[in-house]
Amino acid sequence: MVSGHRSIGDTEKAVQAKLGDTPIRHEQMAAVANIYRAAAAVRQHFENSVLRSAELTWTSFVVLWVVWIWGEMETRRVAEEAGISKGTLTGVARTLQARGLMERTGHPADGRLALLSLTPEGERLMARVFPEFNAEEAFVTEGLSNDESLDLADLLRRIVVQVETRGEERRLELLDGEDPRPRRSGRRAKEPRG
Amino acid sequence: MVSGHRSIGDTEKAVQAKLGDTPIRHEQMAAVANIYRAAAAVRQHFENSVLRSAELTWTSFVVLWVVWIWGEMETRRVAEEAGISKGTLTGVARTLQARGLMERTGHPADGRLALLSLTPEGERLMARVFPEFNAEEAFVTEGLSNDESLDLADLLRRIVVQVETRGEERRLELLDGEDPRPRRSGRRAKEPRG
DNA sequence: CCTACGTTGTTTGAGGTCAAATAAAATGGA
DNA sequence: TCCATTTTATTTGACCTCAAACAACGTAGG
Repeated sequence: MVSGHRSIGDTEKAVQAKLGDTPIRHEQMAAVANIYRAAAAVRQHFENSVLRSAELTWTSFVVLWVVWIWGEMETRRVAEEAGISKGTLTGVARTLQARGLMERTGHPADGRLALLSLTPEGERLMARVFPEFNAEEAFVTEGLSNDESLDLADLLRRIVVQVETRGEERRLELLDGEDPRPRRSGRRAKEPRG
Repeated sequence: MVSGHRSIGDTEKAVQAKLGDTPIRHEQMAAVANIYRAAAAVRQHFENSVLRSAELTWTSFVVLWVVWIWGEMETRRVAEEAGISKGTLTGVARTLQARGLMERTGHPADGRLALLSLTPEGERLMARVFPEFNAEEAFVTEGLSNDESLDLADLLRRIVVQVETRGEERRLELLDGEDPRPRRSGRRAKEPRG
């Protein structure tokens, strides 16, 4: 396929044509656009190489990885570390259990909590797959020096910190007192009888 | 919420504990991990601020954006520019049409092609939403200087180029002659009668 | 013509995605 | 002991996701 993307220059010109007078923050636009494009490209490469041979999706791999590294863990923390919602984790954990890679046990002291851990088969899989995964991490960043990879990680981390520390505040500010629109999708309230 | 993530240092230690002797490329691991984390954080912020008020998902916004900037376009090119598969585009375009934001016409000369364009309502929506979107791009990169944003865009672009130019070759190499496993999900062949 | 073959958009199926609603359990007062 | 509140995981519903199969159309060679 090798990229049919428009060049950044072309895009900039087209945006200016569309928005003539309105001022645009170009550097920031380029940064955000490329974060998403890179994440998608990388994810796709992994899903079609290492992960395909292990029959894992990116998300199921991440969940497995978190539990593999940290050991038995409460589900809320797994979701947090994996960067997915707890609702998503419920489903992902279910498919991993069905494949015999993960186990779910109730918390002995607190009945609300659930604990996840890997089965021996899950452990074996991760011991095999993780080195291959890391080799692909090296592949996709092949064009960067070690220092550049660290710079990249640092710049991205600063964005994550910004969103996580100031994001909520910002979102409230933008609403300016108004009620947030409900999400288009999602569960509806049980309509009151009467 | 403000991040319950483990520090990178903690993670590194846990990984070493798990893989003692196996050598790991740490810088590359950090870079890839942060690309994905940043992409997810940014996407979520956008979906819960600008996009929520316009009732758009990230993907539907990107599709709208592409057609807005470039004008009437063949669907294959829209999918390409938006970075989604043509199958996904079919669905997204359908919901955008249903909302009256987009139109679909057949190609006058080639019956296989379909063209997408914005309705006047779609145009109005984008003219309103895009400046707000760009303001959030500025917000999430607030911790970076203009030059750092450009550096970031450049580093990410080099990863995209690497994956797009060498990815396929690499995936074939990894298979080493073997047939790729079919994806776990996806359409099954109609089973032959007999 | 016709018949491969190539190219395009759509369908399919398994699965991931979120926020909000909900259920189940714990906690802390009165 | 209740009962309201808080905290947790699950369910729900609309949507996105991909690759592979497929159908519809175009094209080039006989």
